[in-house]
Amino acid sequence: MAPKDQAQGTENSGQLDFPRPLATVDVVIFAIRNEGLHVLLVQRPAGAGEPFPLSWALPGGFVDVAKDRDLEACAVRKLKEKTGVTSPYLEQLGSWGSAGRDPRGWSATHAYFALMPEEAGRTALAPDAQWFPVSAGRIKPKLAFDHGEILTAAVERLRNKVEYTSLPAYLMPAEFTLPDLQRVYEIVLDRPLEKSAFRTRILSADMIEPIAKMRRGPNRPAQLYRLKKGKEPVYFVRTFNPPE
Amino acid sequence: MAPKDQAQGTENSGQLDFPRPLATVDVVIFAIRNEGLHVLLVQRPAGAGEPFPLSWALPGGFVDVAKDRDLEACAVRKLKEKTGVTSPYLEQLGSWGSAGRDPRGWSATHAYFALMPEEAGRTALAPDAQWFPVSAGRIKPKLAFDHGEILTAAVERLRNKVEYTSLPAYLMPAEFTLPDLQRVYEIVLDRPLEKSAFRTRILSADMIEPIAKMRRGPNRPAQLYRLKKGKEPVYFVRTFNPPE
DNA sequence: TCAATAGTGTCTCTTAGACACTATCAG
DNA sequence: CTGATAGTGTCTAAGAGACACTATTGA
Repeated sequence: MAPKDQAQGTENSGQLDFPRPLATVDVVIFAIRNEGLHVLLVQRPAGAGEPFPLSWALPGGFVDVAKDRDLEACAVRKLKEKTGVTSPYLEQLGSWGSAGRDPRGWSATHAYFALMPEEAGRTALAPDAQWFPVSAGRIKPKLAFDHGEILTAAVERLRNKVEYTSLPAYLMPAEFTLPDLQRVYEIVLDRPLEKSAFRTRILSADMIEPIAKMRRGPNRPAQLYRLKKGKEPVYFVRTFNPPE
Repeated sequence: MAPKDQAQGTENSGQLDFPRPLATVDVVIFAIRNEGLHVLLVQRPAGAGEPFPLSWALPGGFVDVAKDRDLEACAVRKLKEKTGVTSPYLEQLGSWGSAGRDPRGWSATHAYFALMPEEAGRTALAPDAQWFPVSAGRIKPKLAFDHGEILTAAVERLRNKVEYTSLPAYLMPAEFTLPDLQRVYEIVLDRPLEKSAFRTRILSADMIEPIAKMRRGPNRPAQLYRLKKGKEPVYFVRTFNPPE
């Protein structure tokens, strides 16, 4: 039986006994690990009837209408289950739904993407979870379902937004220097940025504040900063000018 | 019964007999009509068991797992049913899902937003559909479900993107002048733009081309343009500088 | 002629890019 | 001292804002 259109019904379209798609939530979790962008994946179980057994996939799962108040709560729950942390940054990425993406039937997933510092992803990682480096917007193993496509979209979104926002701040540890932050921008954008322009932009954005400590090393010490409390991301009115 | 997590299952998580949320698609359809931003709404039916009877709502309805190949196809179908046209521009806006947004149960909607020229929205409008002016990002009647919130998000997204993209081109008729286009930018942004900078930006974006015709009136004729074939939206590297 | 709108040119200001320069540490 | 990295200053180029100026029509 096909669903009635919500607004057509002269008949009783309050009837709800038609097939419903499966509803899932998946989270693309990013962190910087040894100078590279990484994403957290989980290995699919091997049980009978399981689609894509032992393939790597984005952390996620079915919406639980009893446990989850709303979609974001569901995403937070998945994140917490896999990493033990609630990410400092979580944004909706989009939804993917079609007849064929899951062999178990018509399904739609609500995808989120999360940013966290490396330190956060180390403590309580689930046993089936593992960090994978992202190179050229892709991952080495072929992912389950359409998760490769979702990951590509997430990387693209992240790259785009890094051009004109302060998102990389959420990938930083609690205390960091300006050169640290610039390195993270450069890792995500995969191109060098000009130091002077970078510093001017970041410092005039009023997003970080210096703390009374320096990072000392074999050379000139660097001022340490932390994120300001009001932690909404900052939007710049220009992008970093693209090369060529 | 609660759904098993996709990736936890040592037991058989291939079991699918747990409650599923309702899945719908809603479309926010924008057009410019007499110098103002308008959105297309449909009136909800009055039948027994219908939520929000006779309230105005975004056009949309349940995903039909038999008819709809994927979410976008479902959105295109809704759009066609209500306007008779397939919009020149359709973009996913996001998804809203929670236990309480629909009195019939846990539901999630996949929201899209569409842009079309005024002319398109005149021919085959559904009898229950009507254009409403958007003022200050809101609509006069209180909308059904959480559609007011979705509409607000759509207007905000549109305003943001108009600052740095060529999206308003999709609100224009087939032939238009540069002052026409500027007026549409100004309507959406709700502030005047500077003529000279506007023309420079649009003309250097290589998105429109002059045709061999002028718009004649009681004053100096204006060059008519049309959208170039390759109709992807253009992204500028700067926003129009915000006031103050 | 004038009113009205289309379209151009000229100046200033902001900010990115390039790049040289100074500053401060360990050894 | 040297090497290394942090941080600043100076010049140029691009594009926006402001605004004056010219251009082309109908009446």
